[in-house]
Amino acid sequence: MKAFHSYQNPSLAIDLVVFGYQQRTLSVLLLNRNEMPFKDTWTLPGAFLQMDERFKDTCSRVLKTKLGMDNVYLEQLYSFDEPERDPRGRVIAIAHYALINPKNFAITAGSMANDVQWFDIHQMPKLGFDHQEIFTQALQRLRSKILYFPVGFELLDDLFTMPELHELYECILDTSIDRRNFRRKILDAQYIINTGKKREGLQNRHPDLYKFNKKLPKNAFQLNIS
Amino acid sequence: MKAFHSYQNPSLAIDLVVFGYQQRTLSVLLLNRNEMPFKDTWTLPGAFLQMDERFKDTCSRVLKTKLGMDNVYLEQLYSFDEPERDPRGRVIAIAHYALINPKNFAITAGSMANDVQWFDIHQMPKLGFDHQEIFTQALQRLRSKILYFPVGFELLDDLFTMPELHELYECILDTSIDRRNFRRKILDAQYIINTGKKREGLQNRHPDLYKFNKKLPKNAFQLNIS
DNA sequence: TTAATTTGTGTCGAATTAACGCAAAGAAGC
DNA sequence: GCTTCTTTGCGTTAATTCGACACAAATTAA
Repeated sequence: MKAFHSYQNPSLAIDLVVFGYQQRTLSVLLLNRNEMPFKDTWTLPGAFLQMDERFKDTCSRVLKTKLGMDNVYLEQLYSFDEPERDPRGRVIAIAHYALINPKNFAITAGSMANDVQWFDIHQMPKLGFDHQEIFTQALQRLRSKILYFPVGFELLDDLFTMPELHELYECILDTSIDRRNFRRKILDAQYIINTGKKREGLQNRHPDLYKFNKKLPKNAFQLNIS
Repeated sequence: MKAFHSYQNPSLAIDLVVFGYQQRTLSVLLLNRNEMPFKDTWTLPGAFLQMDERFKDTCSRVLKTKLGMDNVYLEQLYSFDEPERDPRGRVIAIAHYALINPKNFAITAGSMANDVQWFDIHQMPKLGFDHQEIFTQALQRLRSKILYFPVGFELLDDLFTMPELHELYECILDTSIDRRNFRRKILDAQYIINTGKKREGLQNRHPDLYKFNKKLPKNAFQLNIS
């Protein structure tokens, strides 16, 4: 077979859009490159695919070695093939996005080198390569997916309150959602389960603590949030 | 950069799920391989990505040279990375799906070699490689996409009747849809335009001929077909 | 105790949907 | 030409869902 020996294949890279959420802010993790090309420019984290790796292996390697994160929600996004997207040569990028929970967010936010940084998605710097486009697609995907699949929970702790979940959805969708209708729809969709516990805290009335419903029914999707 | 010189990259293949529609039947185009591996087994058409090609270039090349088709609707589907998916070595597949109109369908159906064949999606043979999985994902994508984007028209002639469109949707979604509610929703969504012409033919009442609305409004999506 | 804030639950009119009726247009048979 | 049958276009209505609120319970601070 020609493809295996007679010519060089394009390089295969994995690029990662890592989302985190805290304090009513949706953030992305960016790296400041310390080598050419795009030296001193912010980019998405990534790595070249090794011969024996699956995509998710490469993702985990990047998340673990560069960012110290474990057990992260991953989803393949899209593959980018523009021949000039990398000035070093032909590189195909298989983009993925990751949703990391507050535990990992806190670890990294505290211990990160100054060439790694969380950015509010509304205040991002110019990105190198075609990473602005990749990011935009990832955000779109997250926004549409959250409307028909309970994916937001990956950004919250195991236990969370209804107002916390409500704020997360408002933040991701960048819109205001009626608190009471949101509650009704999320409960109807059976995305979450009331644990009976309450969040004891600094606030006023103590809200119920919910957890994600891991065995959700085949019906009852499509939130249709107003 | 290590990735460019010091080791072999995985090969990159494009695999194509080619959908066609005629006579109330949704079909897929399959190739019977005449070499190892999977000799004499039906597979999806495909090719290796050349260094100077974009994904869609490779798709067009396959469609043109192997199947004699032009001007085909193409969409990237997903990338498949299972290391053992090809017994010859590491091959990453960037799967796409294609929707071809009846003109191309007729041409190919008439002039095809006996190693190329249309199969009703309900009566497909066992496929080689991981192509069964790729096909399944393509069908899922088509079924969900048709609910929020007017993509079915790629499978019909430029002019078509309401009953024809209705049958197409029933066939793709593999369900029965109320004729009158379907009409209302498709018209509300402004997917199509009544040309004023009628289909003169063998039937009873002559149905109106519609065409696809190429400048459809930003609002008015999401069909929500019952 | 009172006031202020937050959270849980319920209500109601408006909008949307699903199910179905019916008449107009054409073809076929007599 | 008339009737019958099939297909297509258009309309109606009851049931459901949705969006916009009201209100009470729980908690803290004054």
